[in-house]
Amino acid sequence: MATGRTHRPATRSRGIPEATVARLPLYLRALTALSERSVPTVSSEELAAAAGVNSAKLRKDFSYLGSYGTRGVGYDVEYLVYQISRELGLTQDWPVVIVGIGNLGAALANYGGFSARGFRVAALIDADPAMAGKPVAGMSVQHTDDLEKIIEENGVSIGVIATPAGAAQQVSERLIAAGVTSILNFAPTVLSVPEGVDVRKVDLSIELQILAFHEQRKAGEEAAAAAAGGSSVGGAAPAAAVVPPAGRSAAETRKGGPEGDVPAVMPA
Amino acid sequence: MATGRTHRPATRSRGIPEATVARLPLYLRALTALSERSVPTVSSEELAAAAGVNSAKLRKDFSYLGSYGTRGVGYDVEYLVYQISRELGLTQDWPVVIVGIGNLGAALANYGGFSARGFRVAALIDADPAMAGKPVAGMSVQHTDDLEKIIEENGVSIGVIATPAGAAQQVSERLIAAGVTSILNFAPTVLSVPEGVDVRKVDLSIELQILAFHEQRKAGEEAAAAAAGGSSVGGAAPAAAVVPPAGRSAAETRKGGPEGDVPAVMPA
DNA sequence: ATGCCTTTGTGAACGCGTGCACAAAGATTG
DNA sequence: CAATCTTTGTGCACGCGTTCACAAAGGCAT
Repeated sequence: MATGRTHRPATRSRGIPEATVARLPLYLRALTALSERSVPTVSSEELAAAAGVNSAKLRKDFSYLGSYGTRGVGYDVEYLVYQISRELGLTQDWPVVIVGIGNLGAALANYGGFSARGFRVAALIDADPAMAGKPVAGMSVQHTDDLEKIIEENGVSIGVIATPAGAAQQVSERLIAAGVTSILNFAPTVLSVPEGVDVRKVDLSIELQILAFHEQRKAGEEAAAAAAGGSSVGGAAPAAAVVPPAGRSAAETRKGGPEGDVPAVMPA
Repeated sequence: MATGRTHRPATRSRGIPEATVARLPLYLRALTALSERSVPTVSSEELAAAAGVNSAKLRKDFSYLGSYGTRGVGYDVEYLVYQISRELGLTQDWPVVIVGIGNLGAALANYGGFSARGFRVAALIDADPAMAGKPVAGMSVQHTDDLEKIIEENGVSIGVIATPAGAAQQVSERLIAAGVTSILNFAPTVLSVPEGVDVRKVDLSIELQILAFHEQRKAGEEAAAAAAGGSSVGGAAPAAAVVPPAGRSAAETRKGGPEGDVPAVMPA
């Protein structure tokens, strides 16, 4: 999953826990699939299975929205789709801008799921003058100079940043100054934003590193279990050889490399 | 952030909490930046600011790895870079395969941050015969038929799925059967995998929906505050008009659309 | 060598999220 | 109309994660 929100840590919005909000899109997707198959009702058990969560958790989540179920029957699919859509604010149109039209930015621009969810790509913006005017995903890329104008004229409140890390903070500041209050950040940097602005971060590199950690642990446990049948279950004796603690300079290895300077994908 | 892990819910690995593991890459990035600037030591306060977290949290996180700091001074940057890299398993080479070379898959293949972190793209795989042999990011795309062979020959244990949702489950099963034990899933589906396999999910659509929720709440509060100076602070009276509860069919609106059938980006 | 000052490492309290288990509610059947 | 059966909604307990606050530890200046 894309990771972590910044700001508004414990501020339960209208009493709906953040963890629940994060699951609503999951339920919505499962419900939409059911709706397409014209299934009239679902039990919490079925829906929970489809969404990959615990049924008790699902019921508790729905209880925050109100009591939309019928005991002995389940939930009305259509009604629930509407209620969750409304709760998530998907019944209205959300114009978004994508800043940084590199590999990733272009890929995002082509994302079909945008319009299906009430999100409309209002503009594609890039700092490279050579990109300006170029067609991407059926739109013409615009230059960063016009960023403020674009935001204001389209009433954009959600911005997507897919620029290199070095540009992200500045871009976010311009977006926010122009009126944007929610940012989806693909650049591998920590954005510092004023209170009241929501930032969500998506970072491929971090996800892979987390997987690598678990992978290493699994390999270590396996090796330990295979070697000694004993009781030493800890993370001792990893399978692969590790570089000695002092015989290596991180600066040497990484200096000047692509280190953290690009988002999850190389921009142009 | 990319969202949520599946499986191994409470299984603290070697005593390191999952939440801590998720932050280690963040620290590592900040430390690497310091290393490049040849900064010898950092205090928890400084590093925490750079990583965007609480300093107490950072110290506690590091305490799980052992005591690598010096009281009164701080942490040795180089040493800490090494320790975290080792803990995350980045001192070894991790071959990965990317399955589904559409817009997103291609963008991922071009991601420079892979190699910088010890991840090596071993192969690009697509089900479309027309894609086979085509060069993407300097590699030749291979056909799904050879998936098992590729996995085994390269000793791949981490797979990235960037296929349409419909293909994701089947792809994951083939990957797992061939030996993959960690999956990064960009397809908007819940993967069901056997125990011992780690799955992390990245879903652009979900991130945007979460932002929309907060955006709507902010707009509602603002409107409520502006209208009545009273005490009705709840989510009453959202700014935009909402469609009436019964006068709308979700199936009608979404039927046959790009609904959840593609990952965060349209594959070819 | 001694005292001061900085910063770590952690004990303890608190709050959120999760999951169990069950009573209440409603449908359904005879 | 009554009995039964299904499924919701939730009270409760538990565990993880976060944060505060402070004692211990080490460097540094005198």
